[in-house]
Amino acid sequence: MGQAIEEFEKHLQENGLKLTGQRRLVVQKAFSMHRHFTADELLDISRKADKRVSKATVYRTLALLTKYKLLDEHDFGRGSTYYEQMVGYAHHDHLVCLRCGRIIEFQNDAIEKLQDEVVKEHQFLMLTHSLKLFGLCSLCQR
Amino acid sequence: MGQAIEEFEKHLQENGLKLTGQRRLVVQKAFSMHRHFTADELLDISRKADKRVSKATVYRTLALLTKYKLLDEHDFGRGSTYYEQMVGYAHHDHLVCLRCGRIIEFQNDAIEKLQDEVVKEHQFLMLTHSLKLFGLCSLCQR
DNA sequence: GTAGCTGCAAAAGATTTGCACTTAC
DNA sequence: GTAAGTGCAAATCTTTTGCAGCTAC
Repeated sequence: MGQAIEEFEKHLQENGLKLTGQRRLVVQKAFSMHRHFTADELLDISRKADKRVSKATVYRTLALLTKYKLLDEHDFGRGSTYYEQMVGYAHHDHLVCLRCGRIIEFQNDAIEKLQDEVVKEHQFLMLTHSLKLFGLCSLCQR
Repeated sequence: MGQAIEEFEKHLQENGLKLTGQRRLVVQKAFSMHRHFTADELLDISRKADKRVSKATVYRTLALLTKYKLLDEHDFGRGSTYYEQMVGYAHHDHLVCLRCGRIIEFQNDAIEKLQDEVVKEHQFLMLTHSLKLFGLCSLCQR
């Protein structure tokens, strides 16, 4: 987590931006989450530590973290955007249970390779990608 | 397109629902679109043919069409949901150009097979899936 | 005849923004 | 000192909903 703040600070400096108390707090909280959180959840947790954090700052900080690729954004079809820390984590994709909401992560290099081929065939330059498999987890199938 | 309306009607009947003039019009317009449209675009086009179509009906009809799997929903990261007709079209995935918005479709059976394996490993029952590769199309790379 | 539909306008949610004040560098 | 950041409340935008009147079956 210390690493995440350091990286964040490095990006801020490179861009002539400032590390304020609010940003430090929001980033700390974001990187202490157990994966997959919404802006609103991050706001709640941040405000528990310090009431002087506004919704606007949380959204603005999330936008920076995403831009710097320290966080990944996901749409799991639930209305709000979910965030997930990427510092020290390798890229992975998700299985999403439509009943209980459970999210299972997986990595599959063969799929990634095939994606690279698809992209090459279309002379496309891939910057990000998203693969989600929606359905029912083992428990929710009864 | 006639086929789509027939299928829609079949689903409506099975569920004790009615085929109203508005629904018929909205469905006709939806299936005459050249892929990938938003609710708002469909509303505009429908209203050009008949002013007596409301936004609410468009949204409600899109929800039915999606439920019956006659349309697919996509989030291309642009704020609104995009829809695409599935009647007579095989499943496919998308390359999305972040600069010009171009959307390129592709099919890759090897990837689909690998997805099935992932799902099986996790004893997951897959109902839908979504694979999107975001980046720059050949033209937008300069 | 009646359950289901419709338009309308209001509500709901998530996210963004304008602005006057504050602060990191 | 000053450019950047902040909180707040209002604004935006998409999508949903309550309701009184309408209509397909």
